[in-house]
Amino acid sequence: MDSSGIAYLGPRDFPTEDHLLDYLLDQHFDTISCDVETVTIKDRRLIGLGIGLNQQEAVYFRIMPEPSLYPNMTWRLLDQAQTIAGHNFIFDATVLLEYLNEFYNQHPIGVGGWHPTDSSIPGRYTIPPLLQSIALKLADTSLMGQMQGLPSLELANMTSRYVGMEIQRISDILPQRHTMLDLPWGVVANKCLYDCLATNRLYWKMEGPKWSGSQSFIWTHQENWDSGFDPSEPLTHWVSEGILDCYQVGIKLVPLLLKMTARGLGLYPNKVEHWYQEVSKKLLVYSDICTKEGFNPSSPQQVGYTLASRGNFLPFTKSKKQLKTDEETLEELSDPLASVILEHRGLSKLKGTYLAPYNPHIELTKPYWAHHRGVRAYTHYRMDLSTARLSSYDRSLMNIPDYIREIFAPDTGVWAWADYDQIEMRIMAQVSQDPTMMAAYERGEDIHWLTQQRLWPNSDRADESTRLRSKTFGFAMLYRAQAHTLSKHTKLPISTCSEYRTIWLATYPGVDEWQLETIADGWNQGWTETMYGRRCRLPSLDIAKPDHIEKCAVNYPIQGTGFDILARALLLCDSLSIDIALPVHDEILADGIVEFPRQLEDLGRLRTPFTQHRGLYWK
DNA sequence: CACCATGGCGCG
DNA sequence: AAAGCGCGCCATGGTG
Repeated sequence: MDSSGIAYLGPRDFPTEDHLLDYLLDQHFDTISCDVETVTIKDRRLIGLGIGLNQQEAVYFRIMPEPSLYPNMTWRLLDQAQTIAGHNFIFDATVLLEYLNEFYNQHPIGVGGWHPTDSSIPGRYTIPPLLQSIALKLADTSLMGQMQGLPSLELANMTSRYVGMEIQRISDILPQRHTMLDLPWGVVANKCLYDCLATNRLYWKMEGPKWSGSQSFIWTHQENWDSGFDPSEPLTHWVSEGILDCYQVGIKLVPLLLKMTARGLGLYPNKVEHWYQEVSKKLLVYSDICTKEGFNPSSPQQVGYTLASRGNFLPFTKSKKQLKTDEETLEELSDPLASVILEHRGLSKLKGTYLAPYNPHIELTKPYWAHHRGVRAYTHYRMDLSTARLSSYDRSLMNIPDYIREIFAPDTGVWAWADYDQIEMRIMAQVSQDPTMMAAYERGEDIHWLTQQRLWPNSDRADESTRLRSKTFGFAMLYRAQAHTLSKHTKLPISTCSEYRTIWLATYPGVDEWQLETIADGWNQGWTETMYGRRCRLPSLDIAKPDHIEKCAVNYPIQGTGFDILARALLLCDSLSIDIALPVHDEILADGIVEFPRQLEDLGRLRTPFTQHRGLYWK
């Protein structure tokens, strides 16, 4: 059925296309799976969409180069289903969001009366009703795997292990330096069809329907001796109530993440322009100096060579391929050229990373710079693989320097934001049940002052540098830093740090004990748990060193719990119609004169106080 | 030209 | 020899 752009995989024979369409129209497909194909992973233009009707049958609808003759059938199938299973559907949903936005922009009267610019408050966007309804009946096999801490989340690996089915990977069908558009559409369709079947089968294998309930359960799989059999993985998987709860939170997050992607952040165009001009002007001074010296300050290689030939001592980098020229090293040098280079670095980072993408007068160098430049800043969200924390990509908005945040403009005229106060230390107190730390937080005492008194008994509370060192100690010890690292951060001798490290661990013996136990758990299980009972997979020995794995073992429960709390906070805010513009790990930025609810402090087992701010500018 | 590794640095 | 975790993104420099 080449010309019509529709493909079927399954046991049935349809003499003509009309028979297939009749079949699709007549039958009810209750639990379907869905997968999109894009040009490449990076170029997320939609080229086709597959639907797994059940565990044996799937259909594919082409979008590019020519759309199929039956686009409405695609939406109909999605609409009539009760459950839609995806595999890492945040990605697919993002693709669909962009596709639908584009589609509606070209068709002034959108399907269902919806249009992206159709909103009473400027900048207050909603996601297309189609995506909204998909989100309400979404299941996600990748998220299931992540919450359980399964060893691999890749669709091909999971299907091979758990349902004994081998499917193609993109690299199997796509030669290097090619895109899906270079392949005959039938090849793409075929891959998509099998992916859909795989997702559907995985959903059932993992007891899909039980994931929307609250009763714990087990699912099992058989050894796949032909491939994918991992003797270290148990054949029985217990899904606890905690895992279920976290999974459901993850699913509910999907439409919210889409909404944030669709809304973006407003910009003050004149501020962007002004900053850009100022920074460019200053930059010129420094690059002139470097040009006269005959090197490019943006090249670490040239910087290293130039500084070394001027008689400076520079250590090698970790790989020993170049000389080390990072900030820490250059600060130690007395050569004035070193400060010139540092100034240049700071300014060019600012210009290239944080200003150029938002300045409409600058030539596009990255495709994702294109969206409404100078008017709004857009980004996309995903969950990180180890701890599930959110990350923002395609112009990340989660790493904007403090001092430049004034370029972002609230649509309502005022930003409101809430910061959790020392959330990771509080989580540490809770998971470790360390009596000293818990008592300090319960009484509302200052934990850094407590540390300071133990490490520097005669110090003054008002002494900022000692206080900063106490903070640094607490922060670094969250991850069981070695004396060497502590020394680097506090600029104290290693021997002193080693001594203080011992005192710190003795002050908080519960933390010491918990960290040792957690490391042991990590080795035994291959994962460690957040406060909510969610598992975080640890890196395996073939890709990470033992030491690193142990650091991860104590780090993930804390970072992961931080995400668990933030995710619930976001959902609570959203349910109260707070217009969330951007989450940043322990902070929520909202648009409008918002009063953040105090319930946000009681989402974990220990109170997590927050402070809130408002203003014309963020920060 | 597309793609990758490297060094460096922004955020939490 | 290596000595705190997670992430994204920039420019350079090298490859096929």
